[in-house]
Amino acid sequence: MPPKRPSSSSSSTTKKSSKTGPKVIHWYRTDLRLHDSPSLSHALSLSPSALYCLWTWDPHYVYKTRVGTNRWRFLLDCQSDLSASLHRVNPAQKLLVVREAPASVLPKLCREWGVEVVVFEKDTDAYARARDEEVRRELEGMGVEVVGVAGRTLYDSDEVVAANGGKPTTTIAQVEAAAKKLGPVAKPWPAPTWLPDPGDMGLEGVEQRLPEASPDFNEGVRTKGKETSYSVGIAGPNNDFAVPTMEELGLDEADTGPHRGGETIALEILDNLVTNHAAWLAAFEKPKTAPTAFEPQSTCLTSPHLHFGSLGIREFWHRVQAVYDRFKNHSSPPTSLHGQLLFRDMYFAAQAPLGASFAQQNGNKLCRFIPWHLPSTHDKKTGLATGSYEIDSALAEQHFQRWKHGRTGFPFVDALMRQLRQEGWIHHLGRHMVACFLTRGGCYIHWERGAEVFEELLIDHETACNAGNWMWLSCTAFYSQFYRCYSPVAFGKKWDPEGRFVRRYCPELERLDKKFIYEPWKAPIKDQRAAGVVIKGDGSVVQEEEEEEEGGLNVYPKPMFDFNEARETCIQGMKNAYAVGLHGDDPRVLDGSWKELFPDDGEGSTQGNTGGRAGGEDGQGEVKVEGNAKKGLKRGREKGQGSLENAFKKARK
DNA sequence: CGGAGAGTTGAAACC
DNA sequence: CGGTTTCAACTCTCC
Repeated sequence: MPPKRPSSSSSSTTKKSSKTGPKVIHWYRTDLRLHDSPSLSHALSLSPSALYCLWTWDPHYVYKTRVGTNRWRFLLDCQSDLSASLHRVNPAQKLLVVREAPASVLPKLCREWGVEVVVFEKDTDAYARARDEEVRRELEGMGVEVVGVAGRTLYDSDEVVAANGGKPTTTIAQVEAAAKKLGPVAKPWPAPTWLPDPGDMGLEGVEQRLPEASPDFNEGVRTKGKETSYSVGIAGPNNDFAVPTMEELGLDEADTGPHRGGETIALEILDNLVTNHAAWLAAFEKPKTAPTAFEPQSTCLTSPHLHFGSLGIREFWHRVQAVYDRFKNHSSPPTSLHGQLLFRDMYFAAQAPLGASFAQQNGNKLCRFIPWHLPSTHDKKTGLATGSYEIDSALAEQHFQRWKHGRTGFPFVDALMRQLRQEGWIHHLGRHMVACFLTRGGCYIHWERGAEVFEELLIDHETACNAGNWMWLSCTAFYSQFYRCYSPVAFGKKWDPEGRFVRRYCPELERLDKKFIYEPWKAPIKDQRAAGVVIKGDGSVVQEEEEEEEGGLNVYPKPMFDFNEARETCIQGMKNAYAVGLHGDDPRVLDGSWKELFPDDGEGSTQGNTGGRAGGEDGQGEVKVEGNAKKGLKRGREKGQGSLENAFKKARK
């Protein structure tokens, strides 16, 4: 049953247009779908005499954004599916992929084809906003009308901010209050049953401007060969505007496990949820879903579809609402499914007024300053992170590489990080676990390092949600109860006492008794041997090569630190940094003079022992704990070790 | 102003 | 075993 279109917009999705309307480009970006598309509906309401469904293959995305193999696969699947759907509605239609930067190619195409209006879905991402402003300037300068239509979120993020007193939203209560002012979530727009033909698609007068490929942020994932998606020409190798292939991107085929792209699949997932799992959906409470579940997983797996726009957010909301209408005892925000969607809107409306500073600490007024290890380096002029970072501690760098590659020696952390790398997705609470571990609850490493790894590897990566959640988990914004800390042992055990999840993603531990599955270093040697594994080493390449020499035994690394010691050190550091009370936009953060406020130059108490825990209560002497942990994590300007990245890369081959 | 209570989603002890 | 309390303690809002 197709949902009703909102009464506020004029009806045209089912009517043939007059031949007299304008030629229109619907510029696709974060909305790879036909259903629930306010921007496409708007484009059609103009009664276009010709409609071009266009994707600009943007070099910024190809070269300057971290995109892992899995996310590329998902994107190409979404594009192919959309193209097929357009073609089904009108055989003359398809998704036209044009291989050039939008600000340079859109004016040329509008001139060549006589396009008078360009319509697109609004975006809050900093790059997208700058790009759209540039496009708007160029096009309006030549008399082309440019229309941005909100549609990516439940509410227009700018309107949410306005309803929140002009401030970024930082609590779900603020979002709910803003939503109350803005009225109910709009009904989803129906998929069009008719599309006009595109007009002339000749490119005779269009010369392709080849992009600057270097530096290529994704060089490391192009393991198949050279990237050729631009050199094959502006409309692709067959001059037919085809969706690029993995091969053109230099990528190996990806196995994204249960996650497949495309509007068709997204709507199937949604149909299945509301028809076959309605009672479950109505009772859904996020904190009661297991991060250790796989086959089947414990949540909806819809987040990648929301990222690429293959699932409409209003469609999702109202289909869930229809289930709530049938099950009166349904759950409520923040834990309910609707609650999850509201959190998404919260992050977008937190990002919207902050721009680029939202995704980093520097210059970010929402973000608390913590003297983390491995801080980003910044462009002196813009203050923006450059993508590289300072190795202030060789040990912290080793911790980071071990975390990133799932070799920390804590099986639950490693299983999650390996699932992330293999499938491009982990459960929300699993993300909590590994994020807390990397930052305030273990390694004291900058949340931006973790956010970059997620940016590359997550299929559903969304800058607003990713940066927002990393600040949340690192207790630098949105959340501040840093003494609530996830344990890599207890948290996994609570959900999966048998350790099935760990066995699946850390197969070298498969036969270990459940007594030791979360703490394999505690297993006696004879139990290790009986399970075909030996716990040794620091997880680096040397250990993997030794594997051969272990007489058929698998090698799994020792834990990289005593978790309780690391946790205590971190909490002391957080207490101190909170007491100092700087935020990312503080001049002392920007000019480096913050160092004077942290006399011991690192984590741990700098206010004497006034903030310390009462010793003895947990059976561990405070002085000893802090002293030992500090020895390892002492902040200094160690140089020379360089990145362990290459060693880990070799190890995986 | 001050205290109470809430805040997406902790762990461990205790019933 | 499952629910509740305690642990030690953050910020913000509300009265």
